[in-house]
Amino acid sequence: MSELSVHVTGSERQVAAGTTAAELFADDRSVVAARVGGELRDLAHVLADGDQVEPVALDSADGRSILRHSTAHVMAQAVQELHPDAKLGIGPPIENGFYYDFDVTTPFTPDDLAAIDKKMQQIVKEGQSFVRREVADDDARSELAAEPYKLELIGLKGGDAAAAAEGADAEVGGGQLTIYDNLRKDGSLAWKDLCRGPHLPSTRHIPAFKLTRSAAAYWRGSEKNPQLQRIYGTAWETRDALKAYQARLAEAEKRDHRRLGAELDLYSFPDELGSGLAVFHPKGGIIRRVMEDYVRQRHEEEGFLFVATPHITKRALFETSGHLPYYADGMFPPMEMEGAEYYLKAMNCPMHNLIFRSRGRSYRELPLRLFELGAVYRNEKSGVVHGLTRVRGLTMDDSHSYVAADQASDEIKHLLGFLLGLLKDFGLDDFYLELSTRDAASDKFIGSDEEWAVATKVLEDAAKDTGLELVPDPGGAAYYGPKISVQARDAIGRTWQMSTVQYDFNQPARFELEYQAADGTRQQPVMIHSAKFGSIERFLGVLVEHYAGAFPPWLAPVQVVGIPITDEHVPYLDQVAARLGSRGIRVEVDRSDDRMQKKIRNAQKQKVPFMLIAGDDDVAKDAVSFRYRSGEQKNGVPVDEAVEEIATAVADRVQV
RNA sequence: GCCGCCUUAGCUCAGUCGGUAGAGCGUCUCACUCGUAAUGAGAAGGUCAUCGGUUCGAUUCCGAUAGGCGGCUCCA
Repeated sequence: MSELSVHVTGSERQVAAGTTAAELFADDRSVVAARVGGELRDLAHVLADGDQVEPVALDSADGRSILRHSTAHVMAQAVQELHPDAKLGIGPPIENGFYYDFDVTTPFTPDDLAAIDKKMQQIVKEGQSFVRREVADDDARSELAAEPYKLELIGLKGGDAAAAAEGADAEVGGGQLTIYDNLRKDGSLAWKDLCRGPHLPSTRHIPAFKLTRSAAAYWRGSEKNPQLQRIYGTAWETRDALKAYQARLAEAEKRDHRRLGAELDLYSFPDELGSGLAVFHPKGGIIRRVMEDYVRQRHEEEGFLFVATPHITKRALFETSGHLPYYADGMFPPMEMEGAEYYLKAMNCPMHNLIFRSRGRSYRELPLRLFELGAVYRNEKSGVVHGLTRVRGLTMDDSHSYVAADQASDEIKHLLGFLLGLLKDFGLDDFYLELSTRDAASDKFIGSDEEWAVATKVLEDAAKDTGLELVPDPGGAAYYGPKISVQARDAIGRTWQMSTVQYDFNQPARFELEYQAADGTRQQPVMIHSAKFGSIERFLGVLVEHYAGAFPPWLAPVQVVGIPITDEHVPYLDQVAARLGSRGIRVEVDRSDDRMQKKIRNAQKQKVPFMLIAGDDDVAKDAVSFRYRSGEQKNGVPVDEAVEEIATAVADRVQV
């Protein structure tokens, strides 16, 4: 038998011809697939001379992805056994799990999911093997004649399958079609699916999975297409990993800013106001005010001029700006008055343009930076409104820098530095940038190819300058120009779009903005839109989740609670509170008739950063006893020192 | 906007196979004065989301509407 040589994770090995990856890694049970020449392959893959081979362990990113994909197949098999009429959509792995879409006459109920889950357990136990088989297109068509959606995918093959449907790539890939057969122990066919693979060797290699929910999803992601029923599930390399994932979900639920907003008495969403309209209670109002004070001060330091504009305007303004043709659907419908139509503003920029245009401008004034905390209203579709992160009434910390074209690059770099520093002050320090560009094929963007190219290049260079990861977002631009958005990761790894910087050459033209240049000519400025928080509401919501409600002292609505051991110590704590108050500290003394243990519990539940406890011992020494949120305590601290410690923590914006 | 699910006291939730309701927390009152996460007793509090239908009778069954939740689509 001839030998061939393969490179296994760098080192060379001689193996017999016909050796499979499975045989190569037979002594390591954690290996479920192989990467051969950079491509993921089944373990059954037969190696060729000179192959570079690496093992893929179940608990690696690739391994989990394969596990989830295989689990999706098991689910689809279970669904078709229980619901023979179900037609298959697509079933790719996703972050933390997988889904599979089905065309069924009636949506799945929770009972259906339980039954499917049970059937899946049987299939896993049965140990069906996944076997890859190459098929010609025509053969695939006849084999899958009963699966109209699969036939459609075959038709897309070679075209732009990946763009045609998220996940469709997993089914058909680029060239050779393959079908995976699920074979029972006796070799009989249990099920099959058009699939690119790779898969686990057998269903027995699925250690832990759980179906999580069902929901409708549009076929190939377009609302013009029929809705299929999607079942989501999760799968993990061990039962413990599954449990850890479920614990993470529970943790995320505890941090939900909608729940914490009620528990901490920060804000609410009264039905009377309408969907997506929040009211801020006194404690939420304090956080808002601190944020607003901060952002105003920072803009002042950065040379912004403060302006104010009304909430409504006649229709003509948004016709001039170009918003109406593109975004009328996203705006509240107009109100009629005195024969004119008035719109609630959905953005501030057109009004700032009017300020720029209110008199002649000189190049000496540039960059001219206008700033406003502007309330805007957007007609978000009913199904997308979500807590504070997607609302219909919001406040933007909106600024517009009017610059000469050759100043744009510096201004954008400056803005990026400014806003990253701002985010860091709020404790967000894990970011990446997204560069949203236009889709040249779409008619949703205005301006020439050349203008877009220039604007995109300026933004891209500035973004690269930050050294942060830059992710492309084709087609995500505003109609008037490309944008950079900052995506921040919160404490539990979720990402949120926060700040944006947009380059706009269109509105200056539409508003006929101009300034007189040094040579006496009239020139058109470029405007740079930027929002640092984005929306105060969303930013606040994200902060609540990031900190799980335990704000750093400078943001905490109540920074200190004084807790007397008995009622007699209240006057003493009142004095301590007065001293803190004179330093600008937000302090309350708990004079309720609860026992002190209960007061500690209450302050703890309200996530107050500092508890100052005082009894006879403390009074005697002109001291207080600290209790921190961690439960840590520090007794007999002289009042002067305590005041200093608290004031310093607030001033330094540290978390405690 | 689309699909599914949900809506009982301020909050979290029981419950009624159709005969108009209950707990814990919170609130209020009284007693207790206590050293690091829940003192005890008592009281108040609900047209069971809204509107309509079926029924002798609807919080319960049916329909519509509103709001919420989970996805999808969208997000200037």
